[in-house]
Amino acid sequence: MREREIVDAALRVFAQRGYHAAVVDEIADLAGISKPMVYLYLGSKENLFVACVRRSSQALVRAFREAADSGDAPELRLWRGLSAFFAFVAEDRDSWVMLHRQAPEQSEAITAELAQARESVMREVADLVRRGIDEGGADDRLGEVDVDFVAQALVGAADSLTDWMEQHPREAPDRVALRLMNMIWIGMRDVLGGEMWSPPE
Amino acid sequence: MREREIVDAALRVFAQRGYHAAVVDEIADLAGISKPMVYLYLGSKENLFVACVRRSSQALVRAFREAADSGDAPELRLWRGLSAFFAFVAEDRDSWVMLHRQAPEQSEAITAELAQARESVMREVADLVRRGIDEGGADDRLGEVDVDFVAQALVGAADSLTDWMEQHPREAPDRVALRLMNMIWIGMRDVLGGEMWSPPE
DNA sequence: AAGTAGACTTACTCGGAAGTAAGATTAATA
DNA sequence: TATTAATCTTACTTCCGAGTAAGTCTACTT
Repeated sequence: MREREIVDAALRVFAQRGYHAAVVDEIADLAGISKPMVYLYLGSKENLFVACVRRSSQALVRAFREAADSGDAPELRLWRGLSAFFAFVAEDRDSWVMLHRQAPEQSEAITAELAQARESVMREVADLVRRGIDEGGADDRLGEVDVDFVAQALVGAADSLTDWMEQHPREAPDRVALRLMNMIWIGMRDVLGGEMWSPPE
Repeated sequence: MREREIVDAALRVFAQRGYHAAVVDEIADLAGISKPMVYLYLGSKENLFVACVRRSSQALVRAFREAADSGDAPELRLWRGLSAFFAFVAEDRDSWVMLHRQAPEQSEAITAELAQARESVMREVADLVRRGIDEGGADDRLGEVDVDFVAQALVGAADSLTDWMEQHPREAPDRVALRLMNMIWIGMRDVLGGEMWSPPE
């Protein structure tokens, strides 16, 4: 299907050059057609970009969700989800760049699409964190605010670790996820257990 | 000083609109002068942008470093550094947007400047993490690779938590830093102590 | 008063890229 | 072989914004 081919090409060019530096002619060339065809199928550059973001975002969320979707313990599901995330980034770097390394400066539509992509991932993670806490049998010490905090930190850490992964290509995605789990989950569990760090007076 | 005023104005406009959408005329207007003056003082739009990034970056690194610079225990220094970081972001949001929310798609010079800014912060953090580990008296279980990993995750988490902070304006910067310390530091300490999470076989 | 230097502005040029009008090519029918 | 419809391209137009040439204003010197 033509539209798919165009989006494929656009994804590569956008990821490499960024929205502004990307030139529609180049996308058309890469797709093996001429510029007006791009406009015929996708309408505008902005719309083309949104189509790319949407596809990449759905692919990522789907990968995470499928990996994390089982009847097992939340922490195991979270680990699987994170592994899938790192695997996705390693394999389809263009999609990741698309979602991560784009200035949210752009138009309304683009900003909204990117925000929604992040929101989707965040919801998945927050959900698992919440279940993990509930299951831990803790006395509800942590509320929704704390769940959001942990989820936000976790997602941010994962984002950033994609850079680390690039510098350590020998490390398999699920090993990276394991490292992260050890950093976050144990700390969270112990905090739930009442352990705390605080600055000395 | 004229140059300073121009950079002030540019920072606001760049932060609000992003590099491409920012128009030099608007910057000039905001600075209360005309466009050619901007070019007289700063040479080019790109150079102007770099000047903004550099200033913001230096301010941030300085804030972190000064806060973290004491003879105390590494974890305390880290906490202070993180507190300063969150305070900086809360107070000078434009600078933060400048450093964080810009597409690295731009020109060589801009990309380099942004990378260097991040690199500076990362070095500071990694340094404290390393000291913290050494001091923990652990049997060198963790090498340089792990230090980098922790630093990368920590910086990423902090980056991302700036969003969380925006949604919870009542939470003071040092409280946010404390939350983060509890998530990360305790986990790290326990992992050093041999505790580990691993997926069941 | 006349000259001159520095600070500043108006009013352009010029290039680059999004978007499009009009025509060409191909393939399928009759 | 002529017709027509779908697909695609060439060759524009148009606009926007970075960068600049040339001139103006102010203040100070002589």
